[in-house]
Amino acid sequence: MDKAQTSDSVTPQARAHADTGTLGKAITVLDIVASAEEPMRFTEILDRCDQPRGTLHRQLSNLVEEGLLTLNRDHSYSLGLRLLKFAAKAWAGNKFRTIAEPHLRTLHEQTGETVHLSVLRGTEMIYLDKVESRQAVRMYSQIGNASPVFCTGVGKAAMSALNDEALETLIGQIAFRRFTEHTIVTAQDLKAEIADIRATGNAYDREEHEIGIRCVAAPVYSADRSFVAGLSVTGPAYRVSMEALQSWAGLVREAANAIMDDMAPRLGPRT
Amino acid sequence: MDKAQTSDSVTPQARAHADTGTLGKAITVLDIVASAEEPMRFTEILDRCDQPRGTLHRQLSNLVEEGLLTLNRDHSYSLGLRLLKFAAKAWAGNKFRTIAEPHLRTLHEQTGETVHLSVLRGTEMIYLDKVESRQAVRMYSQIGNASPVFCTGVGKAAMSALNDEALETLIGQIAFRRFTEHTIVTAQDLKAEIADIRATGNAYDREEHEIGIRCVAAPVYSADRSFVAGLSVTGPAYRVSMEALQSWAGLVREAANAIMDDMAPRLGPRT
DNA sequence: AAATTGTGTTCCAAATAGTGGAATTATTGG
DNA sequence: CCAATAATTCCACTATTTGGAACACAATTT
Repeated sequence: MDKAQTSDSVTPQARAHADTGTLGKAITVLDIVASAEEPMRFTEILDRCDQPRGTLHRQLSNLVEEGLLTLNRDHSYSLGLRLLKFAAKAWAGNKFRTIAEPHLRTLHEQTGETVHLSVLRGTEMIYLDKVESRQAVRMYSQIGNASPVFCTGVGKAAMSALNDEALETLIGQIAFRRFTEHTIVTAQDLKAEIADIRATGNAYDREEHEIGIRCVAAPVYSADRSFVAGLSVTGPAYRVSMEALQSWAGLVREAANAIMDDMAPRLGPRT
Repeated sequence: MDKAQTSDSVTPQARAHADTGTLGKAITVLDIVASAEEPMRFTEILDRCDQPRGTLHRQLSNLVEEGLLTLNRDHSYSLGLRLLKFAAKAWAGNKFRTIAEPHLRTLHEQTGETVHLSVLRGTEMIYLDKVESRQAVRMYSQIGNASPVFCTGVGKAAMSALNDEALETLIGQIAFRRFTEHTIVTAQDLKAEIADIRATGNAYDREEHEIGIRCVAAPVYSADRSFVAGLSVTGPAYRVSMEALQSWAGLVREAANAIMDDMAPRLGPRT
């Protein structure tokens, strides 16, 4: 069941991590709890991390004490509310998001469809912001959510901004998985696709992640590619044809470029 | 803008914390960075935590490595995006919020005004959820934000659910601060107010936190008070009179009770 | 251009905090 | 109620963190 959300594309080789010592171990534990859909009990966690009982118990206690985890009355552990507070600050204080926001609005006004901003982290794209006319339901439930790089418009756009070496490494880490009949599931196809995106400056999601959902995207990145993100316009297939998306491609690129220009003093000039 | 959020009531006294060892120190550093509005530079952080240069440097490096902090190109540190991912999971997986959600909707339909759900953490109330008709702007910018216990409806409602000892302790930790001319700024007045709330089951915010904003609230809590929250209906003073709020008081209490009943199997029966 | 100051980064012996096996105490369920 | 399982505590051992001081690097100033 935990598989479904894949999120992690779970550390292929358990924590290739550089040495982050005690903190790293604690965060690994946090991650284990985060990766489950339901609250986990002590032994479940114990099974998934190779640490002795005593050690794990102390780590959990510390995490609970710090508010990063919550110990429920049935002895199960869930993520703690302190994380919400940290995240709210991280989001509100994020300069990239702040700078990008007005451009998202403009793009939304121009197209009338939902605009997304996501940033690359590992093999995932993290939703940073979203503008849509009708927020039918719980929009904020999206912020912070992760989706795979290889089958989203923002993800493919982001990859197109990487240099060959970084791209190669990233693709090597991807755990491909078929979401729909259109999902790209081989490294080879993905590379071909990215070559196209580099040539045109736009990535498309042709119902690759979810049937009925399409998007056009463009990359947003810093000069040294230490920061790579994607901007997209998304819509339901019944309302948004591929032609419509193509007609917006230029607008998306322009918005992405405008964001990069605004960011220049902070991230260094584009290209 | 994000004005009102003010969050802080910044750590009144540096860490009374029980011993959480290395993790605790790392989180303290995170907290320092989180408490600043702008990204902080190394020496700024150094000034605010009593740790030697070398130690702090390693801690920061570890936090960056783990994605909990971001090191900007100008050597300033901001909160990392990994926090967003954790928080999204924490929010989505939060059983209390999930259970409460339908009741918030009901309450919103009954009153037509904004409904808030916040949970007590230390001397702050953390926004967990919100339902409003017109989400004029950036509603999710609120989720996770913290506001003071002593001058919000949800905060006072939550306090009314604490036993005398816990209440006394909490009040002792509050750093009172005047937000408006109506803000309660003494422990004595606050205690009197809470006695009223206990008697009636409802707390009111009479423009105590922000001029022009009023609310009615009721407490939501577990039997052992290990979990204490507040539910409120909030509206602008020009549209919502105190009489209107009073007429909703019963509805708010009912909704709060309904949430507690739904939670019973998980948190233990109410009272 | 050389010197100065203010930052950020690295090193390593000493001290401290984390480790992990085994014993103890709760919880669950038959 | 007792057996079985899960959670928690304990403590001698050791790996990790510590923190002072030395090293780099920029941006100023002389």
